[in-house]
Amino acid sequence: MSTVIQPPNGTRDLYPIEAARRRFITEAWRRVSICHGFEEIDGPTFEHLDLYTVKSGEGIVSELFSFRRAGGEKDFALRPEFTPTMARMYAARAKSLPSPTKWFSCGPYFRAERPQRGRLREFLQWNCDVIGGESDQMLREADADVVAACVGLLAALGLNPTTARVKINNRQSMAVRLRAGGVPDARLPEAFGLLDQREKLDAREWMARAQAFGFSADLLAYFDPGRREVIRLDSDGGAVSPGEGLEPEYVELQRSPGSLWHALEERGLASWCEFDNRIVRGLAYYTGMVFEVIVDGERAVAGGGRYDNLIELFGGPPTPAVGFGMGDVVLSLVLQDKGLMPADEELVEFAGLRPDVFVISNGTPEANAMLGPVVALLRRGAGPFPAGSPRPPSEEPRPWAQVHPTPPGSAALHVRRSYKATKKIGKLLQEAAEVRARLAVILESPTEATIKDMRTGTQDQSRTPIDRLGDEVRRRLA
RNA sequence: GUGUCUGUAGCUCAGUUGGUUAGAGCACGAGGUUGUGAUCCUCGGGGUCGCGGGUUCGAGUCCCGUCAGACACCCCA
Repeated sequence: MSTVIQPPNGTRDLYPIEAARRRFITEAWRRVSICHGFEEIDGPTFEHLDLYTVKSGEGIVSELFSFRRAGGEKDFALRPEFTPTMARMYAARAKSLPSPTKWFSCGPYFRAERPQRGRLREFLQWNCDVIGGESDQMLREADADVVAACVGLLAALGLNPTTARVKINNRQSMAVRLRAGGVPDARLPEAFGLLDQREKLDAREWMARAQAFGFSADLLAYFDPGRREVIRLDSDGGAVSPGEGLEPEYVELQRSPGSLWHALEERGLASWCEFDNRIVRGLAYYTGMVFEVIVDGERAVAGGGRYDNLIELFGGPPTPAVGFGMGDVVLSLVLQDKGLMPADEELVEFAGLRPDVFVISNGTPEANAMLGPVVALLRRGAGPFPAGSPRPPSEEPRPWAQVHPTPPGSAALHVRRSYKATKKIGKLLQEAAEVRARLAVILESPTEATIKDMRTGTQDQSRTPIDRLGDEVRRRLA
């Protein structure tokens, strides 16, 4: 009796085309972050449970998958985020790392929450962080650099300043305002938590809570849920002089050299970005700039900010840092919403899944016998050595060294054959077309084959000797 | 942890006031044309109607429970 075991709630089975969609996203992440000067790192997918409770308290435990080995005494947890691991890794080598250090990672994360649209229990997340920096000027540059990487990804996938908005705020500026309104430093985190609730609660209820918290009349007026304060950075709205109304957020956003706004503008990001006083972010550890990428109809696509105390918290030297995370779940939904996810055929092309050659026998026993050997020959590679005489491994112990800058194994061809019982050439060519093979090779005899270019539909009039097949195939693919 | 909705073939779905052996399209597989990607034709594999109980002469259909999924709360690193 067999039992069907379903995948756990909130996980995904990825069949080939779905795996290709995922690669489309992860490769964009890698390409963009490398172009922006970040280096890829990764860490364990599970950590000591303490790593997470240190930062977030015991309350976090119910939100993550934790376990203890049978008979063991230590508690572990599947990583729900990368920041603690990253901070741990940075702290371990802080003294020998450059300042600033720019790291990125893309990997799976796990959270034990009820899944819903845009939120699963296992997902991928792209993290970019800039750790360190000596001057205020460098920190503003770092802030702008992470926003730039984030926007670079959005642009690379076809989003634009109309479909995706980067909403930026600053906790420091908010703190200035809160203090001026009588909120003591010790209660600032609580106040940020309250402000983060503003969009979720009914306006009246939120006002009641804000009053209960002790907000002054000024604060209540400024943070009134009905009052949006949004300033596009590419408009003149932000050009308020510091003397006027003394809005600390505006000071931060001045065009003056050294301001975040200036740094964003220098990077050509002004059209994507806007100041929005509603952006707070739920996390307690943000200390400066915070930002989110918003696409209408979905949850935040990405979010991050400056966290200058966190490296210290994980045992490193006091080090400023800024970063963001972007999950694959919401991003995928957004790409689908906007029609930006490539069609299946394009994905096959993109992911390199398109076969170079589809080998067909003409059905005679002699040709059938050649099918396996020819497939194997082409898979070993059609060059740079003469086809039909692949070099023995001993002659080239480092095969990748000769073909730089192409990656290892690139000389080999992607070759397929049919496993169907039919001998009909038409059916077999149909299969070749279905898998989007570039070329079809029809074996005619033990020594000859006909090449058909499936992309153009043209077929050779003359036959190609099998000992030249590799070269001929390679020539046509070039 | 709470609530709402949905479960019929691999997929998308029909299935009459409860009535004989539960259907279609697509997909998949085999075949038809003297060896060329389309269209077409024939055949085939497949379902304990999510699972369990109840009402009934009779349940895919009605009732209860349960499981799974989706969505929304809580939370959001």
